[in-house]
Amino acid sequence: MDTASVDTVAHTLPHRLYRLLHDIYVLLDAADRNLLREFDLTPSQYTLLTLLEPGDGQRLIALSDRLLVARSTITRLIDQMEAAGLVQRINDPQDRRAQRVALTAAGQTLLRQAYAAHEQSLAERLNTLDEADRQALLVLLHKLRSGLRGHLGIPDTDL
Amino acid sequence: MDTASVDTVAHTLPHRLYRLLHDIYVLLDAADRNLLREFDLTPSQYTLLTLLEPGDGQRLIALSDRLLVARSTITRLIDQMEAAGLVQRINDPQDRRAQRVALTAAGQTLLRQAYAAHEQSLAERLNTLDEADRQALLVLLHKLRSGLRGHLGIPDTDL
DNA sequence: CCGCAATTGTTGCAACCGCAACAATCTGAC
DNA sequence: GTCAGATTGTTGCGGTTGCAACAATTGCGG
Repeated sequence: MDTASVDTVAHTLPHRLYRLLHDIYVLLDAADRNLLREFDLTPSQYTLLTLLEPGDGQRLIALSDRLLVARSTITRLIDQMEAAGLVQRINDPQDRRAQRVALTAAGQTLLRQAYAAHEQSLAERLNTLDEADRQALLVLLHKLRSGLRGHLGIPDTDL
Repeated sequence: MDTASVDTVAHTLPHRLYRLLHDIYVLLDAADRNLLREFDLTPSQYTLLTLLEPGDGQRLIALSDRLLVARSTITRLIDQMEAAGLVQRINDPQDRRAQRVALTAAGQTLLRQAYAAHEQSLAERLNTLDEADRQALLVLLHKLRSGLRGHLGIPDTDL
């Protein structure tokens, strides 16, 4: 059954890995978008939320560095979520240019709910992999991310 | 060194896999965007190109199904690339609603060049993984993609 | 045949995002 | 202390994409 069709273009191993990673991202994202709609969150907003905490907050620039998106994108995402009451901006006492973003109580609540739903959905979607597979995949992906970050000169935080 | 900081939120294995896949996609995409700019291609256009061939072409809807993007997105991508002379639309003789998209000679040439450059860059970026790692990753990702497609009721083509 | 639902592709619209320009503030060299 | 350059965040702009509405065509049930 593996010999069903012969590609006219024989793809190399790196390209096949690339395409798989691409496809998987798209598949995950499509399902997430659906799931998160129930919580009035886009995947971007959700990803951002999972990086925030109630305490004294994080700088916008730290978030844009972490997610590799433009600073303006973070500004607008925070604008939306602040308007929705999920996060709050706090002026940084040490640096009057900077602002710190923290979860509000409502933000914590919503994140907890969305996270739980996402977690359950994710566990289901990953159920084609058994525990050993998941562990092995975790190790390999971790190695890959570190390498990719190295190539771009990005510090390899574990978060 | 692994005990550097303790997360206030302990993430589960599925979520850590999810975040890794997300990060890796973003890292790959950022570098690709840079690389492909040299060929006047966006990552979307490049991905679409790699699915096309010179022959009698593919239906637009097959492409949108394959990439999980809206039909309108394919329409516009093809518009651009047709204007650039990389692809051509061919009326389907069997179905007057449908159109088929095929690579032009110029499209083939550009794709070959971009593919070679992408391939080399990719091989470099993946060099933190040795051959055994890459093979193992290929198998795991393949399994994962099949599973994800199954969950969404999408036929699991190997392309 | 007829007609109605489904399919294929396009267009308008709104949301999203990266890039460049900008204002406010900080840092460091002198 | 002061000034030039770097840093932080915001805004305007253009390009991209998903969604809904639409026209043209097909195909199926009667």
